[in-house]
Amino acid sequence: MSDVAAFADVSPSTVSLYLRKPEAVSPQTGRVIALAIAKLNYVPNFAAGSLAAAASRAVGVVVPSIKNAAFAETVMSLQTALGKANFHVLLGHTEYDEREEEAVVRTALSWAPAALVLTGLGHSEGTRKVLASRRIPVVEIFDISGDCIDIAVGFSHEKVGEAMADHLAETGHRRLAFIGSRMQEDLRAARRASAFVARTKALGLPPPPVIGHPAPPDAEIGGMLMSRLIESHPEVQAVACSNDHIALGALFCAQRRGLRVPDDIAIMGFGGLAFTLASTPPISTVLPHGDLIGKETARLIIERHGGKGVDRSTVVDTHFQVVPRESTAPRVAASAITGTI
Amino acid sequence: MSDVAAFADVSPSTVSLYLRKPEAVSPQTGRVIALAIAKLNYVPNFAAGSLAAAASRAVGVVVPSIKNAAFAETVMSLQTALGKANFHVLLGHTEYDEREEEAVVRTALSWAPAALVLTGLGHSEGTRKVLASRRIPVVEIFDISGDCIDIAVGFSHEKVGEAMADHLAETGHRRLAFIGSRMQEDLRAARRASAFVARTKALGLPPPPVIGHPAPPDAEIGGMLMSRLIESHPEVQAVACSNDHIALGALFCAQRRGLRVPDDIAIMGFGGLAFTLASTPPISTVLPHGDLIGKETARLIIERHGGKGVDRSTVVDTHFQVVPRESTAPRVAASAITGTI
DNA sequence: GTGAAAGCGCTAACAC
DNA sequence: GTGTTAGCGCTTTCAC
Repeated sequence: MSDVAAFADVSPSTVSLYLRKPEAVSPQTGRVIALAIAKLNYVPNFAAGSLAAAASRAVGVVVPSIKNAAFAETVMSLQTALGKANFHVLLGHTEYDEREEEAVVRTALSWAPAALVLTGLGHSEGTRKVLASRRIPVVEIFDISGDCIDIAVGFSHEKVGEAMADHLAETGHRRLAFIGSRMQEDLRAARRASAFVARTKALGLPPPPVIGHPAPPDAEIGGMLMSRLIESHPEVQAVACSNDHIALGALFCAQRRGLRVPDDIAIMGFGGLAFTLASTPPISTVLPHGDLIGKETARLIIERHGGKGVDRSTVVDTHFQVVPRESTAPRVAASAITGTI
Repeated sequence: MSDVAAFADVSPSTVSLYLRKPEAVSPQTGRVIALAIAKLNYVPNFAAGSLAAAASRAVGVVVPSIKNAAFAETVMSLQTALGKANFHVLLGHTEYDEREEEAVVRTALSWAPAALVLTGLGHSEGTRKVLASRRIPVVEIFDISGDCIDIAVGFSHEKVGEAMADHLAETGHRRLAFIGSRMQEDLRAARRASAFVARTKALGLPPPPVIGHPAPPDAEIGGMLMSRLIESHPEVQAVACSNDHIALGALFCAQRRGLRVPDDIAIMGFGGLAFTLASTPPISTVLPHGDLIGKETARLIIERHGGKGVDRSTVVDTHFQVVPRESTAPRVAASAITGTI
């Protein structure tokens, strides 16, 4: 940087100022400095900057798994938006383990990050304590039902579960069920399931069976869960799935068994993945707006960084959208055909 | 750190030494320091460390898109392995744009990273130049056919294309085709397609049509491409797809049109995604071993960092695996039925 | 095996 | 609008 300053015949602090607030330097000085930077192929040293400023432009982003398409989408849109404001993403994953999360958070804090993005509202005591002792912005994403540390951006998984039950009931299904995987660790999926069960009962429908599996969600597990469901509860008319991969596997399983979807059994997913639109039949799903979560998170971090008044306990509800498709097409009521219920 | 030193009644440099090489400090001193660290809840400052050492433990990882499951898997396994050696992942994505990659690389270099991981062997002149002026390890992943900057870990996309043609030919298909998306940007997909065409011709089969689309690959695009293929080339017996999502869409499209897979048309994907095993019928695919790429990359970075002799121009072939499934089940030769060709 | 001292490249007051 | 100054918290020689 002093090389640049010497070349441009200004002081190092002017170069530093130009780099951080170009508008605070006179246009012509700015031009000379820009030229010197290009000429010397200057690459700044963020470590030195972070040390001097006691804060970096790194943002720690901690998700359970980036193999999960929803998180991948959010991380990507978050990164795009943060990148435009010259923030950088330091990535960590936890596999739904709070102890792992704590370790990742401690590591991230060592970089004196400008902000920390965590997934969900559940964290270990150690994580909370170490976060409380700093005053860096913390954004908790993908959940808003509960107490947040600082800022929360996401939606209510309870409402998703309820909306799924409502949708299946509205389309004329009475015997509902929920299948899902890894619900011991993925507590948000578990809460969607619980809310689904509660709402189904509240609607006066028979209590829906819930079948789970400990493995990470994929179409194979979905097929297995569907098989078990059909065998143990042949009366079921509609299945809500913990996510779209499970739903896809359920659809294939139904096909393999010669069951028509939705006539014999309706299927609904969660996640809004692209294949739900392309499948035969297209699968009804719930869009969580992962990209919006990323964008809003970036916006709040940038605003907070700019000193703008983003209050603590700010909660942004990004909502979700039920997307009805053919896999849950309205059922002709049995009474309409046979005259009985 | 000086607080820790004071508490442990040693000098700061001893604490520093303990943190970097615990074995270089006497066991009892080490124990006292460890106690002080725990007592004071000491969090190191990586910025200061990076500045003083003129190198950080951050590893810049640059992929086209983490929404792509193959890259997500690689980033995740890379991160897991690097994390165990106390390296941290600084993530960037390029959307297959070399100019974007150059910007991301420059940013990453500002962190004085311990290593840089780039995707593929194609980079802009600017990227090459700025990398050449440093001597940090550079690992190029997901491709090994071409000249690498430093270290390459991946597989040959040409061989994948050839293996796909071979597999379809061996299973008795004569009229082949290739469908794929975003092949203008995703040059590795384009090379799989080219090699597929070349090998098909070399096998004495009719030149296969190639149909592409500029959008990112997903099942919907796959269905569209399949539709266009069936309409323009009704004689086609087997389709190779640029990836599994395209193949899934193609399968659904075939179902919708009442075509039996594989009897009327065989389908083969690339990527080894979980749903290929669960679909009806299961889809033949090619496993790229993304997790292995991540692991090997981490291993090489750690070895190079430890001063072990990982030579420049080291190339690790992680290979790939053709997984034959029902969607390309052997075709009963027409001659066996009708006695003619 | 441990400590003293110098300085990494930058930022942020403050003075001009 | 620009320059001067004093560190930021660590690592790294080099003595001891």
